[in-house]
Amino acid sequence: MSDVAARAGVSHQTVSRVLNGHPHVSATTRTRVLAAIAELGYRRNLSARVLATGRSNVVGVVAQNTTLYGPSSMVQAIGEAALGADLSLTVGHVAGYDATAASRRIVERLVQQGAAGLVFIAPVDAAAESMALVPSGLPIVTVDGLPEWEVANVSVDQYAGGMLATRHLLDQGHKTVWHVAGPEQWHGSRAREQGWRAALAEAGAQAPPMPRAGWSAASGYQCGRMLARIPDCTAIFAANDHVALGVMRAMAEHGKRIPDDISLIGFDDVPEAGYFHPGLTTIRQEFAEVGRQALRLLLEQLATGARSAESALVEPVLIGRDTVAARPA
Amino acid sequence: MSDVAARAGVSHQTVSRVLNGHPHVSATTRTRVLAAIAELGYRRNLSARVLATGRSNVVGVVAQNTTLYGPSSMVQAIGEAALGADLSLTVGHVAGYDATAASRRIVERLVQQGAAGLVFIAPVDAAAESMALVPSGLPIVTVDGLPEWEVANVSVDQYAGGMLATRHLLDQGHKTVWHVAGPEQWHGSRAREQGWRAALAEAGAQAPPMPRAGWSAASGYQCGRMLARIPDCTAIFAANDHVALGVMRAMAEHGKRIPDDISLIGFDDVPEAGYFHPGLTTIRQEFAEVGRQALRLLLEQLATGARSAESALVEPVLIGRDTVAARPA
DNA sequence: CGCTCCCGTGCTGCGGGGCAC
DNA sequence: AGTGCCCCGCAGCACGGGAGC
Repeated sequence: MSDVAARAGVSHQTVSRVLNGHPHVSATTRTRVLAAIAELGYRRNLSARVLATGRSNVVGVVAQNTTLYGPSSMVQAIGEAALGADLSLTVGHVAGYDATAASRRIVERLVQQGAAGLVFIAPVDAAAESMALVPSGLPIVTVDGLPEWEVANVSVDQYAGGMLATRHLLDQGHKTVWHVAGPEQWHGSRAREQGWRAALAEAGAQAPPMPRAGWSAASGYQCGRMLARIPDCTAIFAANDHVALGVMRAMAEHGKRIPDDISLIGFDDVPEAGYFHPGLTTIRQEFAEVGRQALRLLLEQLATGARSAESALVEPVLIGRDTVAARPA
Repeated sequence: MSDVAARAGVSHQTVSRVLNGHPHVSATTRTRVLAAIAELGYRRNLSARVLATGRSNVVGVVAQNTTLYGPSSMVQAIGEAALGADLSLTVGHVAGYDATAASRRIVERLVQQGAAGLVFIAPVDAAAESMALVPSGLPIVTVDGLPEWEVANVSVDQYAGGMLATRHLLDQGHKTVWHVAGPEQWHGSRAREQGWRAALAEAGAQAPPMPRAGWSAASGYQCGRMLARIPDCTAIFAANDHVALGVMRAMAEHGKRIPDDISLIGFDDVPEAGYFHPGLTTIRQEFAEVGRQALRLLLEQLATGARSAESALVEPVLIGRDTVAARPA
């Protein structure tokens, strides 16, 4: 910066003023300074800037498993929203929240970097430990977190989604609905399961045994191979779309037709879900909306300077396609 | 830091030495300092540290469209490799390299942050413009970049993949192979197309007209609806697995059976590809290996302090499943 | 003489390197 | 060998001062 100042024949302070768009700088000196900056290819040092101001305009995002469609979509959405608010995003990818050392380092790093606030994509219990590392003054927003954490949180209403799916199947005349659940550690899995149970209870239907899958098609396939052998099973609510795909595959191998013999409903509405064979009826999660809301809650905290525990729920939407039909006679 | 020093009854340099694992510090003072740090919950300020040392140990990654499986897997892999090398990652997500202002800002930000090196996930032409913003001293590695950029680059050998797929289909007796290409701006699409053409030429087969899809199942479906109406078309090489899914859907709707009437091969080997109906034969890209190689090339440059133009190619692998069969009589 | 506008002089934040003790 | 001292890196803030009306 002093180089620029020397070249423009001014003090480094004037350069600083120009860079910050300070009003009281004459047009001539401003152009002179800008010229010098251009000639020297000068760039401000962000570290020094953060050090001097104490403000970073950086939002840290802690996410795990960003190869999954849901998390990656949300990170993307948060990024776009941040851009609009003139904030930068640095994303720390943790391999898994359980890998304590690694995720600890990532959070530490974001905090030390002077992030103005953090967004945790925190769909599993273990995320709470990482959050504990954050100094209490720093705003936090969780996505898919738990209410008992008492921090601002955004999530799709998974419970409502579970009910929506289950009711839709019951409405078609199915006596009950089987549920292939997601991993137990995921809050979303548990909420969907509860929604499923609630809808069954409200209809006076028995809850059948519940197999548990991962989020993968492979695990859905394994569960499907069991369900295909159970004659009573005519309606299935799968943990997500890829699990549903695995189930579809298992059914096909067992000669069970969808939707004629088995009705099936997924969760997420991944872009390719409509092109499964047949097109998958599913519960859509508006990940982009979740990202936007998360940033909104963070901005509010940045404005007030205090943590809040406000939470936002995004409504899931039923997307009807071709995997649900009336119960076979 | 001075607080810690005061509490431990030493100077702030001694604290610094302890934090940096400097050898010449007595065990007693070390424990005293560590105790003071723990009591005060002290954390070093990264900005100040970077400012003082000039080294950041941060690798910047510039990626677009991280909701796609390929890019997100590579970012993940780079992250894991970086963790092993004691480097941190900050990922800048650009919405698209064409959105000049936005991607420009992201690169600027990473540079100003003092990133030690940058990895560009640069599968499209427009990425070159972003790269031009990087000061010439900074090491760069591209993933899926172009050789003419003359920077270190890693990619899966897409050309070989295109040949692999095409030859595999020709080996089954198909007269020729149709190709549903990916977006024109993507280097990978072009290389796969060239591999396809080369394999056809080598077999003396005519190259049929080439429809172009995006990367989505929806666009694959549109192309598939055309191909399904062409009696000569018995073998299709799709731009990627999701495009292949769309093609499968279109074929099913037209009463064309896979693989009996149409043989199909995809690209990527997304985790669910084996659970399509039928299981998709495809060309696997080892994204994790690409990520590791990318970091290796970056580390080499960091060690030598100079940019290199070394490039690495990762071999694609044919994964045989159930969508390829001999040409119908 | 007061004001506004413009610009420069310290000094600060936080941590690290070289040297002296 | 173990510690402390001074100064440095880069940008910003609170001054303070000179020019002009």
